[in-house]
Amino acid sequence: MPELPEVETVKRTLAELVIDETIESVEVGWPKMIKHPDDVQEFKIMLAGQTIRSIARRGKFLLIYLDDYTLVSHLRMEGKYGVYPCEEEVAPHTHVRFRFKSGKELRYGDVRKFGTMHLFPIGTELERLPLSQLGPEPLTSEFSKEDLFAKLHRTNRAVKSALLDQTILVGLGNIYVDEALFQARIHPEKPASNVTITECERLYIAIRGTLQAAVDMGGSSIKSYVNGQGQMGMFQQSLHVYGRKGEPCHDCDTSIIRTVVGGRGTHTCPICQPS
DNA sequence: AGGTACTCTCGGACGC
DNA sequence: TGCGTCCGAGAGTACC
Repeated sequence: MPELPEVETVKRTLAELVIDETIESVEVGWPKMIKHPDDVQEFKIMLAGQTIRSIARRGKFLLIYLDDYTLVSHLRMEGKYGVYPCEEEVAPHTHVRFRFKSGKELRYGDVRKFGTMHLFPIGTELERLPLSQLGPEPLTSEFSKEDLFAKLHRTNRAVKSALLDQTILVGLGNIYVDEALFQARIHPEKPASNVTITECERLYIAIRGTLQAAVDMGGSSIKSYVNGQGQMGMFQQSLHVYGRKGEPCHDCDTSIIRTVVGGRGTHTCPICQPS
């Protein structure tokens, strides 16, 4: 389940493999995942002859910068990239193949077919959906506890639901939101408007600390996540609540419980995070 | 008008 | 064996 740390890891590992590669042709096995342009033929024509210049990340989106276009890619649940020799056997669930002039190719695989790709003229991508409405990057100075508090204060939704809203801040998904709320000792169902300044300061530190620690460990390998070089992350060993239903809390030994908040599976310690 | 909730996408995993 | 249900990020839509 790629969240910010996993996408950041994919960005770093993939950059080493594809920068300066020139695309000869593109094969798309599942046209529905190409959301822009509307016509997949146009997508292929635009990409032919383009050289990959750099790779960036915005929230959970991977941005692949070419000469004239930016490819905006979201891996959703199980999307993964890999670079292979063109002649190597193609794994099942491979939906897009970017063939390079070098004889290698970048492959995108996605069992659930939930991932998306948008291709925009370079420089226009931040003004267009899906990037135009995104909130601040939590690991940069554009993210402040004052801004977080102000945004939480004006909504009555459960704080967990608010933190998953990518217009409030980017990068948190179901794993890291549960971890951050545990570290901040806040119950996920608490109305966001009731989060105090003190709690918000703890939350701000917890969000940044959790995400940075996960980035440093190459992300969490839950289900099938691997980075752009096929390696697994290590942060799943450091998780305190996510996926630990029935296991003892690392702080107080109480069993971690699983509930549903805003339709999402939610992991909490009933003692450390009282409602 | 703007905030919020619901719907849709998809296929593997799981339970009966 | 087979069928139904669940999961989940973000866009689109409906509703108050």
